[in-house]
Amino acid sequence: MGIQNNIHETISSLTSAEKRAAHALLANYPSVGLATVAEFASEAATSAPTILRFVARLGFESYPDFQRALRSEIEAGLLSPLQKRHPDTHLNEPEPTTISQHVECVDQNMRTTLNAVPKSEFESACNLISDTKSGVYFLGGRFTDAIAAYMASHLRIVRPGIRRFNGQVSTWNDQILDIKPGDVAVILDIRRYQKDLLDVAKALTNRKVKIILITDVWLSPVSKYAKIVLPCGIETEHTWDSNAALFILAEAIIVSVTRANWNKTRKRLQAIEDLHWNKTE
Amino acid sequence: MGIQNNIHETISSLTSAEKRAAHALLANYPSVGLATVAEFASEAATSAPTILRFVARLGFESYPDFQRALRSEIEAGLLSPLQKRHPDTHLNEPEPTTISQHVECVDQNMRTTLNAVPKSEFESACNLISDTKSGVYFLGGRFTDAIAAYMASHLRIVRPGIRRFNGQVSTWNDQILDIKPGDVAVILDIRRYQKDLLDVAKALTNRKVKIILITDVWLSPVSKYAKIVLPCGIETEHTWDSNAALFILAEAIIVSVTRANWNKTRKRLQAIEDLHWNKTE
DNA sequence: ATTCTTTTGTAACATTAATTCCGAAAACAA
DNA sequence: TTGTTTTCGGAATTAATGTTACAAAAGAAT
Repeated sequence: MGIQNNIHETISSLTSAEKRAAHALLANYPSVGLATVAEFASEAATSAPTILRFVARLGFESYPDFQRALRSEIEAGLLSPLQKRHPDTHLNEPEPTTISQHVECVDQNMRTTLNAVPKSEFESACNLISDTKSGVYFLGGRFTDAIAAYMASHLRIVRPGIRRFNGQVSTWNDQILDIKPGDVAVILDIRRYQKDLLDVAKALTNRKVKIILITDVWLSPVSKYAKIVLPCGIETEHTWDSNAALFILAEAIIVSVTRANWNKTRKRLQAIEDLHWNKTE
Repeated sequence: MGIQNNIHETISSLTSAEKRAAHALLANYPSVGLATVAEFASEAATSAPTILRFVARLGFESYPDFQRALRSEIEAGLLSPLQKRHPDTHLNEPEPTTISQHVECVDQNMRTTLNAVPKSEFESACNLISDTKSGVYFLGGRFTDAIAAYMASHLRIVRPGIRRFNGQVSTWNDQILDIKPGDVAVILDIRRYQKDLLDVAKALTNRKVKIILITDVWLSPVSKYAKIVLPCGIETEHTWDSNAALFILAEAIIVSVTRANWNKTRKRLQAIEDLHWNKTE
């Protein structure tokens, strides 16, 4: 498959003007193909109809159809297969193991996340969580709830007013009643989005609660109600999505909020440490 | 420059519908931007005019103008800076942020972990957890307990006999009584090692329970009782240690165990999915 | 609650682009 | 050269897209 291959196979049966079109496209693939027919034509030093005939020969119904195909190639990352594999792992790859494969996968997702989360959004989120005047509530989905717990367990030390939605889904609505307008809710929801989370988000919005949503790049429907959306890469090659990027983002938030509340935190840290942790010896 | 940067700088001043547009574009950059306004709008769950306003905010004269800019980025090969490898992104480093710093830090720890965990140990651990003849119990420390919960929530779907130590520390000893000799316990413990975990480990060993320990590279004292030890990198430059590597290792275990039990899993997956997740609409 | 401001989508509009038609030019054969 | 076939591009047609104006809805402020 792949449009480029398609061109290579077809090119011999093309007329000379059409060949020019083919070469123009291959020359700087795929950008000219994403322009208008007229621009493509002028790039190939030919006329619009020739471009259309060319595209038809490749087997596309129409020019927009052809462009759609190009775009989906870009999405699929088929583009630049040279950059696809790391340039620096030349030879002596130490044979991929489950762990190393997963590490590479997480690496990808981390960087996707880095791209998808605007700095300003991240900072706004941290500011909201840092503000000790409002309470902060944590809630996650089936799998992401563990990450909510992780965040809460740290931030509890950093500042007061940290709460979690816990227990049965059916009790969530009761718990909402404790939340005051102006408070902050951090919701985690990745695909196979959970309807109950959406319902809670709606209810929270009605109570004027500011929602920070941590989700995947396709955005949970909760984003509709969220004041801040932090999208993460989660894709893998197998059954389970990876929540590692969410976890890492969560840690980054913890770091940032800790910095913001540092003066208050250090005392608490000391106190809680002495109190709670029992030394090994 | 670069349009993505442009978006990151502008996004904070956008209205919520416009933000959705921004996120939709960042989500799979740049392909949606190359589609028609209408398609872009539907992807961002908004209307065409919002897209146009969004594009205008980015400083483009018109939508075609905006698309031209995207195309010239593709030509310039600026595309996929996300897939770029870190060591060689010398030029145009986009200034380190809290997130990017943390990502680099986690990257380090991941690779440390990769070196520290012997392939054979990892596989043995997975084999133990895969064996449905014995129950598997999960227990973590103050912060790592969330990871224990994360593992359990997945593995519960993969196989029966998954349990967690839950609730108060004081009740743990009671819970040990339920565990049969030959069962498996996965314990997570990183520095500021917890004495109570050590106590549990000792008790478990007395009951002939096989312990899999996930810890840091300095090894929790629980390692004395553990059959298998999986050490992870956790170091950071600030207050908190990072548990990301543990999380990733946990995910790798989940993947591996899922593969081993795949035939049994797929049915359970389907069943539970239908039952538990309530569809969005 | 009421007003004002801001945001957002609907619908009409204007513009641009894709497509088709057809004749001219080129290529080839006799 | 002449007739025939194929290729190609100009120009009109049609379809689609981008754009704008305006009104409804949402939200903030009083």
